[in-house]
Order: sequence, then structure tokens, then C-alpha cells
Amino acid sequence: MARQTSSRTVLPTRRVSSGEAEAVCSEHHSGSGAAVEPLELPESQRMAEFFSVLADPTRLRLISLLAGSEFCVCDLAERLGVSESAVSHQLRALRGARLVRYRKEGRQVFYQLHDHHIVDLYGTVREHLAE
Amino acid sequence: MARQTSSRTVLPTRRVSSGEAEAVCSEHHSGSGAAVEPLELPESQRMAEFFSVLADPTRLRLISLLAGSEFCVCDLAERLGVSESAVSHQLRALRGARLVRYRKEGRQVFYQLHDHHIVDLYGTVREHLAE
DNA sequence: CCAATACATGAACATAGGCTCAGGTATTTG
DNA sequence: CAAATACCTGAGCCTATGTTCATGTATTGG
Repeated sequence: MARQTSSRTVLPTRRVSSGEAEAVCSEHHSGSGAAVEPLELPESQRMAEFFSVLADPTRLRLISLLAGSEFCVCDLAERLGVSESAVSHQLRALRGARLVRYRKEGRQVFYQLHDHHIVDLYGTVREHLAE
Repeated sequence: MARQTSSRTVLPTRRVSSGEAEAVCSEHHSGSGAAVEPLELPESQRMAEFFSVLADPTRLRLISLLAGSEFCVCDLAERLGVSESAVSHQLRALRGARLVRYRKEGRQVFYQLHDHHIVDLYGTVREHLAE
């Protein structure tokens, strides 16, 4: 196990240097004077984009099916009760986020989860929502 | 222009059970005939709603700051370079998802992460994106 | 009490995203 | 080849959402 949670945020060098005048409450920092830098904007955008892929019921249900076994597109569509077009669009998003992989067999395309990360996420969120 | 969108068209609730064999490729199920049911729609919506809260750069940067220590609202606003109003709106979303907690001290409100779940998620996603 | 600070909230505007529709590509079949 | 199947994709419609702006509430200070 040993999930290493590096308590240090990773990216420095982001000085908010806008010409904005400063507030007063800045003197009340409860933490030490150590620079606590936020996540950089570009990386926060990449991460938000990733979470956006998970922020859709249809895609989550696709993932839940693929967690059980692999399926071809039309089976996924039928089981979710949505059009093949919609499924195909959503699978494209999942592919883009490297959440699923596929293999072709004749004219069918079988999709499966890409790796275990998504299952970990799934479990953690279920745990959070169950509380 | 008005198409047949009479009802909500959001949740068809099409209960395709065993009788309705529409597609042809259904016979290629790789799994056994066991019912592989997808995540139920209501739960998938709750989960999507939760991921939606994480699907925003500003909120992720707020979380990254709060992972280091607690902060009052105007400090968060200053460090991210966004308005206090925007921060307040986003903190509301984070509160709703039980991702942050707050304590009042005078006229200031100090926010901190609610529990460890978000840090786990954060780590898993960083790992996924780093590959 | 009145002004200022710190934060919250509703409305409005601009953008992003999911679905349907209408094709398009690739593979199998007659 | 031509039709059918399985899947992909661009365009457009409609809804959801993040921000700003203006205002409201609570606490501190003169």
C-alpha cells in the first residue's frame, strides 16, 4: 500500500502580481509564513478536464458496465437505453481521457476499462457519498 | 422547428428486458448470460454531480490551497487572483459536496478540507494524468 | 448609531457540453 | 457490386454552469 500523499503541493512560481490593491485580512494567516502556492492554472485545467469526463451520468454508467466485462458499442447502447450515436460520442470522451481501451473484431468494437485508476476513483467517491 | 420534444426526454426509462431483441450483435456477449446491470440512473446522477464539483479549475485550486492549511475567504481570493464573490460561490459548491468545512472567527470564515477523501482522489488523478 | 470589513447570494450574461439528426467509413454478406 | 451492419463524426439545439455586478447580512470599530 503505502499511498504516499506528498503533503507538499507540487508547483511553485506563481506570483499573483496583479495590480489589485490588497485586502486587510491578509495578516491573519493561520499557517506559518511558508508559501502555500495553489495548483498552477494549466494543470488545474487539465485536471478539471479529466473530472469533467467523469461528471456525466451516461459516462459513469458506461464505466460501471465496463467494470464488469467488455462490451461492444451497440450492447452498451441497448443496456443503457440510449442511442448508439450518444454512446459513441461518450466513448470518444472516455478514450480521450484514457479511461477506456478498445479492440476491433470484425465490424464490432469492444471496449474495456483502461486501467485500475478509474475503479479506485469510483470506490473512493462511493465511500464519500455513502457517508 | 418544434420537434416532438413534448416530455423531458432526459430519462427514457426504457426497460428493455429479455424479449426485445433489437440489435443483432447482442448474441456476441462475451460475459455469460448473467445480468450485468449498469449503475442505476439516480446514483449515477449523484455521482456525476459530485464529479462536476471537481470539474472546475478554480475549485481545484481552492482545494489545493486548503490541502496545505486553512484560509479565510479573502485570502483564498487573493491567492487565486479571483474575486471574493467568485470564491464564495465556489466554496458554496464545495460545501454542498461536503468537500470543505468552515469555522467562523469574528467576521472571517476559515475554510479547510472536510476529510481525506478528496486528497485520495487528488492523488489518484495526478497519478493517472502523469502516465 | 454609522461606517467599514468579510462574506453570502440572486440575477444576468457568455461559454461549454450532451443529445439528436444526418451523414460518413469500414467490414461482412448475398 | 450492392445492401446491411457496426460504429464514428460534424452541426445544431438546448440546457447547465462560472463569472461579474449589485445587493444583503453579520461583525467590528469609532
